[in-house]
Amino acid sequence: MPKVSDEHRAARRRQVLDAAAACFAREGFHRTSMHDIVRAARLSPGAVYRYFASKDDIIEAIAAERHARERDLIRLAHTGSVGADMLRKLARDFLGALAMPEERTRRRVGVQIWAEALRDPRVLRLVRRGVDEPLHLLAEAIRDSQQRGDIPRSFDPDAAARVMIALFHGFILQQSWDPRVDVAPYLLVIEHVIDGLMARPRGTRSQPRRSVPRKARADG
Amino acid sequence: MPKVSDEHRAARRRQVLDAAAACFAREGFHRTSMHDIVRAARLSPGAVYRYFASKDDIIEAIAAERHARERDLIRLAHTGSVGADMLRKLARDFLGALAMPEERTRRRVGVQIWAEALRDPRVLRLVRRGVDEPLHLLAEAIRDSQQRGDIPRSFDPDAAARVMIALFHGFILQQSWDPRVDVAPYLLVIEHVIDGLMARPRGTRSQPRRSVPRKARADG
Amino acid sequence: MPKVSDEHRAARRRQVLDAAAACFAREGFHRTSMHDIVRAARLSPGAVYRYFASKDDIIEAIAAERHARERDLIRLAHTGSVGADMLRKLARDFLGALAMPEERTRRRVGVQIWAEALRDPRVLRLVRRGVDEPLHLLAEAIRDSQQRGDIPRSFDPDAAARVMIALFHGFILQQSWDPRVDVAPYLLVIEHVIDGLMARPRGTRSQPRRSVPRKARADG
Amino acid sequence: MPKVSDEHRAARRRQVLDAAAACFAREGFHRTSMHDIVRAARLSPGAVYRYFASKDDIIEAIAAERHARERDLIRLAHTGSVGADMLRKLARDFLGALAMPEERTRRRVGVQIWAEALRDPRVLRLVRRGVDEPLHLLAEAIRDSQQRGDIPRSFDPDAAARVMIALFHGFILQQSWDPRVDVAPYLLVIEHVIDGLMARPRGTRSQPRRSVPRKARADG
DNA sequence: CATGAATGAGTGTTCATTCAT
DNA sequence: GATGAATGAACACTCATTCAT
Repeated sequence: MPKVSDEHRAARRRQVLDAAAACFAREGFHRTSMHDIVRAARLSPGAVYRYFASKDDIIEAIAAERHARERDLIRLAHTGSVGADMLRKLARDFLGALAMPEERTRRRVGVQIWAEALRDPRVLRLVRRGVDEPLHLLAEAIRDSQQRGDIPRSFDPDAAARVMIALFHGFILQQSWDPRVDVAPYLLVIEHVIDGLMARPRGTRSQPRRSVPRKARADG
Repeated sequence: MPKVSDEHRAARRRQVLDAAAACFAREGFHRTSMHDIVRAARLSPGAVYRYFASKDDIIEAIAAERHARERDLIRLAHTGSVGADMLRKLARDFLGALAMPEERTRRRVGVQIWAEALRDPRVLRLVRRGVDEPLHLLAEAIRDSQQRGDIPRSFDPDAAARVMIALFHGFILQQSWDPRVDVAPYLLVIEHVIDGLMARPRGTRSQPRRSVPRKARADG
Repeated sequence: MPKVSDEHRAARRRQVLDAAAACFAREGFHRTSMHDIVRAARLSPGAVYRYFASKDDIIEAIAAERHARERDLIRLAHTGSVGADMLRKLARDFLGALAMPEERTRRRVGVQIWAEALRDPRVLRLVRRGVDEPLHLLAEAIRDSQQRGDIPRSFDPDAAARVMIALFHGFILQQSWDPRVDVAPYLLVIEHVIDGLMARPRGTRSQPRRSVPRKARADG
Repeated sequence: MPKVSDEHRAARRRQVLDAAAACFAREGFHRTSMHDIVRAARLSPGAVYRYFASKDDIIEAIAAERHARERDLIRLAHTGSVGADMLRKLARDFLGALAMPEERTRRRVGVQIWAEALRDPRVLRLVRRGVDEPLHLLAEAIRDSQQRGDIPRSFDPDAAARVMIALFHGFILQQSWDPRVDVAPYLLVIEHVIDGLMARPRGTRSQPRRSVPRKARADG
């Protein structure tokens, strides 16, 4: 019978987390009361506290989920290609996924998490990991290309990786403030940036640039 | 007498805003109580309410001040140069200023403002203006270069401007989570990005790249 | 089948009462939650409510048990002797039993019951009976002695009986606050008190005083 | 202006403590809600928290006040006489004061404090001091008498002092459960007890016994 | 019989704001 | 102008009790 119980538990947690995320996206963590969450989840206060020890726990769980999701997205995106290709694929898949209209709530919650990281050390740790893991991945890719001589060694691979991450975060910010902001042209510029960074100084590209895939282009 | 009164008023507002910013940087807007601000400003609650109608007013005033400051920084930075040069100068001056160690509080408050914009329309308006004004400025510069034939027309000037802004915001985020993150190498990569974007496809650059100026390199 | 069921019922009630007493001794009635009791009894909430209608019922049952136990102790102690001897035996047996180290929990719960009596009429009734029954017993013994001329008639037998009971209760209080307080010397003084009260004014005693028995002296 | 403020502060604390004591006497500490106290004190919740940091603080303040009061009573009572006289005077004054009908609330709160001492270490410390200080005082008086040869050395002065304290506490308990219990006869028996303990073994008294004073005899 | 998830009124406490002084 | 005591609704959280399974 543990299976039923576990499933139940997972379902209830989901119910609470979804309700909480909807509230948090609208009002932020600290203007959302537990009562708001309880109402949105169609539960009683006591029921919520059966699954989460505190409001901070809910916040942290949401931050952890976001972190896990991003890691999965990145892992999925970066397999099967290397060098500039990988960077391009990552940008396309990652931003493409996050820019889907139905991700609006998640983007907004993400921005709240970024702010919350400045005061909750547990959230900060998650956010930092969410930066550091892709950072290493990207830096490694860039370092590889540098060692292969494909790209100039005149810049720090870590800094270049930070630039890539800033491009993701900065876009999420802008889109959170105005959902009409479009990914497609933004991704196109990112491809130029990647080309500019990763191409041989001379400009001899090893492969042709590709445009943004249909799907990412279509969404709002 | 109005002059004295105005000076007094301005001084008191400053006192409150500085105290509030210090608190907000530490705990965020909604975990900071008016009492915290009152204590930090060494005033009485009544005194604070003589100069600000509400807590939200203080938040908004801080957001407005940040917006004004950024606009001034940008205006200062972009005068006297054009095209890629202007972009480089802007990046250097703007990020250089924001990355100064003594700006730590402002950076942290800035991130809080970005989150607050998602729930307070007045803050959102300020944040949007803080994006839109530089956006137009940058887009115009890029459009000019495109028309002059210096750079390819294959990407949207607005999107390219968004990329520049994302590079600023994204860096502020990263540095707010870890103040040890260094601007200098980051700026170097940004110059590469600008070069990559703004250079003729062939790679014929109109001017030599310059490295980051001493000052910006020095700070943490 | 009723027998098995009754045994079962009794065993379950015992399980709950023991768990509850342990909790109550630590945290008092109102800082102990039903969940605490349920956990300590290794039962489910529903199971507990099958045997007790409410938390107050558990408290009352514990008070009733204590009352019954004391009555038994007193009955046991007072048989077989009369007058001052009976008083001495009662003091020795009763305090000796309550001062055993393993009675610590019961003493602490007893003090809680005394406080609870002030707000729960059902507990008050039990506590009053716990005073009145020994009171009558003691008063009768004293009255007898007075009528036999063994002791002076200058004091109220009821009041003297109250004094005896106060000596018991007061000691339990002191020992509940500091379990290191020793019964043996205390009992010795009580014997002096009894001697002083019950002796003929002249001091001609009908029987020799005895000291405290080994057992009572030994315990902590 | 500190004087006005201090007076105000003291008055408000008094207001809260009196209201709280009335509630606590009726319902005990943990069945009294802050709302009850707030209502009884005719204040708002916020106002109460200006003067007490927590409910536990109020409980502790009440316990501390009781302790201070008892100490004063004892100090007042024991001056000006020695030996058995002092003991008699103490019993008369102390119990006489506590048994006044208007002390009903205080007695009931006192019993609650005794129970609370078992779970709140700060209250326990106060209660222990409330026992230990008179204990030493009484023990010293008894030791003196023993050394002067007035009374037998066959019992422990500390234990005898505990007996005296138990006589006080035990009476307070009984009167808290039934306010009709009368002090006068009880005090008379206590005088006998003191005589019995403190008199020379032979019965040669140094002074005539006196009965209870009019005042103490009068109250219910 | 037993379980334990669920309830929802109630808890102690906070805090933006007001206003008599 | 300035003070800080006062307000009271709202907050996060608890817990005695119930009841579908």
